[in-house]
Amino acid sequence: MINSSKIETTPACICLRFRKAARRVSQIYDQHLEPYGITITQYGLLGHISRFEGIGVGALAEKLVMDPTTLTRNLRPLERKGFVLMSPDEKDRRSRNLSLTTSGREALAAARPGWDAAQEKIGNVLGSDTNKLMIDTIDQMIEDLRE
Amino acid sequence: MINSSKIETTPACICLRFRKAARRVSQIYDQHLEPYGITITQYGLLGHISRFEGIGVGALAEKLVMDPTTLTRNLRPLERKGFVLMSPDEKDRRSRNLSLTTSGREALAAARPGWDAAQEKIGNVLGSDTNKLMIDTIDQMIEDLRE
DNA sequence: TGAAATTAGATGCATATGCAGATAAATAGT
DNA sequence: ACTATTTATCTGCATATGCATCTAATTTCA
Repeated sequence: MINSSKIETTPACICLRFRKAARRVSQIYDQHLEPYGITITQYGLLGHISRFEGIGVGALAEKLVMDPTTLTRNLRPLERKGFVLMSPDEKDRRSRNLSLTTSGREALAAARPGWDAAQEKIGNVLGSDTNKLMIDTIDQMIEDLRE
Repeated sequence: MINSSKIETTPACICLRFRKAARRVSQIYDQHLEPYGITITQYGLLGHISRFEGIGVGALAEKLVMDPTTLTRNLRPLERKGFVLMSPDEKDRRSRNLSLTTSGREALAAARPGWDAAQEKIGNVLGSDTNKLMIDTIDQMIEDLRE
């Protein structure tokens, strides 16, 4: 008879896999970005704010699949560095419009070679087909988990 | 001519994908585990210590693809709850052997239905083939990135 | 054997993550 | 118009993450 209490669970845990992958890959991006003085979290925020100039905190948090309170705090270091502005919306003074300063745009552009190098390193390991498959699968999964 | 400065980077970033996936999937596991009073991080630690009774902090950190200092801190809540023991190794008194207490084993077993439910939810979204492919691909990637 | 180098783990610091609850502003209902 | 509800963001708390650095114990090797 099979003793189900002995079936090991953690080896099959998809959650721990994603967390491990996020840790390892983040370490590599952070190492490549370190000379430019920003983290991959910060690079991602600058990139998103650049793409969606004037977006509010809540809307950006949703795009990032991140709690709004986490985003609020993650924006602080970028504000202190003078890379990001949070200006109250004229029509809705609860909301804050995010935008890049000139030095924010410069920092994003300057760090690009570091991001490119990290991206290439992971791309080489996964192979371009698998890389694309992973991106598409994750996007689809997140879409399907939307509530 | 193509203006390469306009090519958007963040949409293609595999790192941000893994981080998003880890956030979203962790939220779901944490929600399912919340009634049992532990997080997916803690469930994973209990599961690993159960599998590798007596393992040291450094060796476990390597298995988890986690900085040893992070693991040290992540073990604190489990020590305080009385789920995990860190006993100095007899042969090397720098090293600490990790083991589960009886209540640690009970907590792990009790939380199993929450983990099962979360696992099933993600499995249903991905489909079993894709789920397996993701696990294998991530494991291979982490193996290839070992230095 | 005894000093130098290495190793295991812990601490200080900064950022990352999210829940519960607070505050302020806009909207809905009467 | 006035109250109640909803919405956008922020704060307090606890955990998660990793780098630089520290301490203590082991190992190397001259």
